Amino acid sequence: MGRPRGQTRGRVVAAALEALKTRGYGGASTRAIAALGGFRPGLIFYYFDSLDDLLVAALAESSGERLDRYRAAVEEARSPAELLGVLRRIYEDDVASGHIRVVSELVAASVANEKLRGPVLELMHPWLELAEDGVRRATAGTPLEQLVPVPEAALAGVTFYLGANLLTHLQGEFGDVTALLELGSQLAASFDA
Amino acid sequence: MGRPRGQTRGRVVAAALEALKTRGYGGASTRAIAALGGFRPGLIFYYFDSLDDLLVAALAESSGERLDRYRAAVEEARSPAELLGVLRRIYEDDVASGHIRVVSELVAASVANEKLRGPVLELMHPWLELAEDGVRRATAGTPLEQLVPVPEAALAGVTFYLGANLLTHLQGEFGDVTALLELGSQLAASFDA
Amino acid sequence: MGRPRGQTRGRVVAAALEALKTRGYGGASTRAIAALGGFRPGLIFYYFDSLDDLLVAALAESSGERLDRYRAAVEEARSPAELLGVLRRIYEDDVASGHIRVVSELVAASVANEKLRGPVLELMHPWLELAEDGVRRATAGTPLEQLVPVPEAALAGVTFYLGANLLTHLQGEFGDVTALLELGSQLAASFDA
Amino acid sequence: MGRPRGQTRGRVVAAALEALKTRGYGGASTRAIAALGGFRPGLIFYYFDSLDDLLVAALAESSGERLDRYRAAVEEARSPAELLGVLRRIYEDDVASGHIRVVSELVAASVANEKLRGPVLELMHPWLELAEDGVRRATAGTPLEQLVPVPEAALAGVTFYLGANLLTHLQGEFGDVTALLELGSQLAASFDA
DNA sequence: CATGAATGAGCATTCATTCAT
DNA sequence: TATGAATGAATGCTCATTCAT
Repeated sequence: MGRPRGQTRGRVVAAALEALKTRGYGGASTRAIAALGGFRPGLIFYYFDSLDDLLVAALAESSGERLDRYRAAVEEARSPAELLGVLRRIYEDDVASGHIRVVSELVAASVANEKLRGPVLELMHPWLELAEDGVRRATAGTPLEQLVPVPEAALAGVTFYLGANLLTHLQGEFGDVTALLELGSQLAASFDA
Repeated sequence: MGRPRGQTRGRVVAAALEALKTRGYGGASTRAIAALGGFRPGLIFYYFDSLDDLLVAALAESSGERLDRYRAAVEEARSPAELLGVLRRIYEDDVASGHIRVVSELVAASVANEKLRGPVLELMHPWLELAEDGVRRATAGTPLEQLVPVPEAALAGVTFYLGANLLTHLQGEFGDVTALLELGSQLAASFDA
Repeated sequence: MGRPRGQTRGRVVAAALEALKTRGYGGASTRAIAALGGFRPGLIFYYFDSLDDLLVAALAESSGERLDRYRAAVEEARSPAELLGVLRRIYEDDVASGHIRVVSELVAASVANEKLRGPVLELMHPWLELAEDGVRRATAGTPLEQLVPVPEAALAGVTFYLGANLLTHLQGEFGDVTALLELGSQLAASFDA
Repeated sequence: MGRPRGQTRGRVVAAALEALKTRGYGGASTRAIAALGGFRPGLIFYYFDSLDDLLVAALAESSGERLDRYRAAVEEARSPAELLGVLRRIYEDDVASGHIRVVSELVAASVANEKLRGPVLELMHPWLELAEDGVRRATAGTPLEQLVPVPEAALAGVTFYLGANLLTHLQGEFGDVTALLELGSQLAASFDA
């Protein structure tokens, strides 16, 4: 309808992201997304071959934007304590923005949905690399450099982050993941000394 | 029809467990469960008010049985290294038996499905207690006793375990969670000394 | 709802047959069939795995019933002229009952729809056998017995019948297939003499 | 944009023909045609009022071109045997070029689709005339001239041809239509003598 | 002349659930 | 206790068509 080129595609992705955040993977149906975005379900298939394709595109966008933002922060971490501090801020950001749910939902969904598995896995790659970079910087020049193998430590961090994502939604009495990260940060600081 | 009381209910729960293990939450439909168990979908609603109720019951059974089995192992852990070793064996067991998928799937599903949230949360409680017990025993009489607060350490363990559950299904290049736990165990042992 | 066993399945097949007759393959949608039969579309999938399965079942029923009826007639044909007469009566019957459209539609549809191809082909088999039987009887003890190879003549008959089926629906100025068969019958009679 | 007049329309028709040949009537959707032709679906509606209009135009083109080509051949047939030989070559040509499918598909589709009926019927007219011409020439000056009424014989030929078109796609064990025509040709030759 | 965007109606299929028997 | 039948709502997706540009 004469709307600027490519802008509508963005509206579709945005609506999908919104649906993922507020209704989860199971609730991100074509009709729900369309209702949120103010267009008809058919439009989704004008831009994407399948609903899953759109959902992955939404995760990719969310992921890419955050990755850029967080990389700068990670590059400044000079000790394990600082790195854990960064991780805590990332986590808080993700909770506040709702992006954490997008990740949780799609990672969880890709367990059951084979078609999602590949793309979701691929989107996790840069995060693992960022984690490795963070570990490398944080341990550089410290005795930990010899003790802790970088890839494993990074994987441990990502694993923990994924678990935290899930717990965040269940919450209840399971206290605060933030508190956990804060504690870790303090512990690390005391080890430094 | 003269079948011993409660035996059929057990068959239904067993079929649901099997469906969760092999097809995930999304694939555990009434039809799928009924087909696996050799009965008609309607039977499910004779014993349970809803499909989710049955699924939670299946998780409960799986959870309870494993809890009993693992408690004995945890009670023998006398150091962080030993505790991590126990955690590794638990993890390996759960992967082999498929129970890990049941947990992953239902925890993930309960993110989106509010009705699942309460019951699933409740089923995690005893695990957290077990984790706390483990931490308490493993740090008793060591300098860690002062440094590490029990509830937080236990929560960290459970969080990590949940993340590991998810990663297990995505795997791909994301290495081996087992190797991660093994490494942790070795690190802890070197700290002991 | 307590309706006698198997009766409802029959209602579904009957509705599908009716839809095929009055709306053709393209119009025999689940909704159209359900509306004709007075049930909900979902019921179709209680009895059949797919819509095509139902449609093939409908053709099979229609085909089987007519086959039985026509076999007796064919067995009495003692000359080519009589055989063509039988063919004419079969054709008239099929046009009147609407079965001719069911055949045309599904044969035509199976050109484009691979899944239909196998089953439809299989349903044509007994017809070819019936045709061969007819040719054998009609030429037995006549000079034609040496001239006309049975399988080819039978195939020619079936081929012609399929073409006639199509033309019947287009009709228009293309005269009457019945007249054609009548003419053939007379020609054959004059050859006899 | 400076493209010669009418050339694009030709591209659209050609793409439709291609779609009919390779995907059949059911697969000749606007999207499929547009993809084959390298243009957007909307373009179809610049040149044609509806998809069916385009499809009929494609059949008309295919039909007209072949009609011209075949007329010369028919005019040389001087006996029933020769006429059947010509029919066999026509059939082989149509199978090889894929035109046979275009005819089959649209004739079959016009059974269900009323809007197609008229135009498709009209396109069959010249073929019937050609058939009548062939019969007239082939029987001229032979005893058959008295026995066989031209219009009926021509209609029989067209009817058989349509049936053969359908069978060609189902094939399977249903032998070779070509062999059938060959046999007819030989039989006719023996009658000549 | 041709496009990109958008629609609205339709499609087959799956689902949890109900209920008379 | 267990079944077979049936429902109603939802699902992802495809379609021909329209139209401003």
